Amino acid sequence: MALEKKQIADILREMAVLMELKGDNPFKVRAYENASRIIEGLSEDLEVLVQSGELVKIKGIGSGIAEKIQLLLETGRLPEYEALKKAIPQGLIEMLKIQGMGPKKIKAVWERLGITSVGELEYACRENRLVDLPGFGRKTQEKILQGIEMRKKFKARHLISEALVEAERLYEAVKAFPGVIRGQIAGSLRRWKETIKDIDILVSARDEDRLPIMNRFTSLPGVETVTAKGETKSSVVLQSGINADLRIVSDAQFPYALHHFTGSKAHNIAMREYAGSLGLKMNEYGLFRGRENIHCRDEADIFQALGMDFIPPELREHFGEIEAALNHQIPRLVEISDLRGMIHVHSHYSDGVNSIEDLARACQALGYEYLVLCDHSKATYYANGLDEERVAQQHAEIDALNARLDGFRILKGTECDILPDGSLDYSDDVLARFDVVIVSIHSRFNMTEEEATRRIIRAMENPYVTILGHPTGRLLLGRDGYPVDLVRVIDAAADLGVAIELNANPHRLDLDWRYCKYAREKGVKIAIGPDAHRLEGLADMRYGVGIARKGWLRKEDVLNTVSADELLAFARRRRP
DNA sequence: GCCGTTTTCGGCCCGACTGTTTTCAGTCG
Repeated sequence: MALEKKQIADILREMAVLMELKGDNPFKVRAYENASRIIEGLSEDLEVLVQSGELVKIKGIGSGIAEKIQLLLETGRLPEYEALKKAIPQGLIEMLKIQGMGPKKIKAVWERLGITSVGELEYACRENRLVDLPGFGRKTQEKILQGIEMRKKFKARHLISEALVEAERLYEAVKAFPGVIRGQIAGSLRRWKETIKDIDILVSARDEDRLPIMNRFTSLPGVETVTAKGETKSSVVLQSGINADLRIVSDAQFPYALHHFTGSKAHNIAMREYAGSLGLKMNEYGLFRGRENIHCRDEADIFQALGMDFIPPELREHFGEIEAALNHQIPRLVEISDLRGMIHVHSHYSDGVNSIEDLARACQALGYEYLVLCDHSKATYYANGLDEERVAQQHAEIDALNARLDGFRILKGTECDILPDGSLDYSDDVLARFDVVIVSIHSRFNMTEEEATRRIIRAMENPYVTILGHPTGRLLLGRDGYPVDLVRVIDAAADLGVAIELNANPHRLDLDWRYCKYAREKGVKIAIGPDAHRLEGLADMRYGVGIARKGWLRKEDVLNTVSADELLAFARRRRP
């Protein structure tokens, strides 16, 4: 069984970590990190790239790593990787996650004290054995102990939905502090990463206002502990367990700092490299030609000074955005106001809590023109899935509601189960009664990749299918999805004219943004849907739009930017 | 390990902060 792209990317990343711990050349480490990121974001089939010799032509992948990838693809094994794993104890990797423990310090405790796990490290700190190591001291030991405590107490990452709510609450408070000139939420939240490590807030202020602002920030309600406090940067841990940083710069520095603290790190490195090629130097304080700072009022000015289009924060992952910006090929990304229909909502007919009418009126109030109601099919008995009789009841209710509703339409949809063999939970004559058919997997997750892929493709071949729902079934920070060859699934969707859902529920965000660009290139329409089970769930559309933007999607790539009639025509196109 | 219209060798982003040091290494973002 050939290794998946994701597995190869994981191996390369793990090798980078192991080499770092071993003390290898840091630039070699970076080369592996880069390669891992590139492979992960690759839309083309790896085996095809290897066979055609195209792999080494990708910037960042040279002959060395290409050979290793080929070996992994052909044999599933890599001697260098196995040797590294043998040489470096697994516990050392865990230690990297402790604040203050980097590769050098880990190497020191390992080689000089024989420590190979976090547990041993904690014990050694309590026994006061770290203080005598060169480069260590009493404070370092204390800080490590604190870091271990923090890791026990808090999760390492958070869903974007949890972090964004906290960040917006904090930012609203900070913005109102006296002396704050302008500000923004930066970091991975501004880039709409699907999971977040900490909250970054940046504001500008005059020098004399900095300290009072920091004092107010560190004493805000919801702050559990203050972990650092200075004039330019303070860090706190919130009661929710999320870390939050506030940084203050002068107003003239704000644009450069905003770009810097928005990241990603890989994007920043690439930007600076490009600036360097123009003879310029870039940092969080300015864009310099020699000693002269090129004046920029906002981020857009910075990109312009480098001869680039503005790069929306969502795209700043070093996935081709710099080249696109230089060639003026940055797409106009989809916006939530482009959406006209709400697709994939559950009512109290299955496992939702609200009536169809309440859902419809809520959608209308949010500015949508139509709702595609998609309750579960009969196989999901635990979710009170609808049998044929209740489908008929529901359709009668929808007809009655549509007669009453003014300027709004409810379309008859279903989230029909894909059964283990790839057949569907309703017969074709029942499916024909629906306007829109989403098909999803909710059972038998432990399949091989080949089985899962075939199961999904077989389901999509049914001519009544409109949309493939949450294509991997993953729950972020919860469980991995079933293993699916998404490239094959997207290719099949393109051939068959089936759309793919971008499930906007913040626990799912599935299709992953890394595959959206490929789907777009293949001409596959993406349906952004909240998978809502209550009224509040309708607001999750913002996460779906954020991830769609991160996946380079434009208005014309998103299925529910069309009218209800156009959506009906889209669904009918495939039907006999 | 990767890269290259100056280069196939010698570079590889940049700065703040911390703590351990008497000038700097390590970590972090």
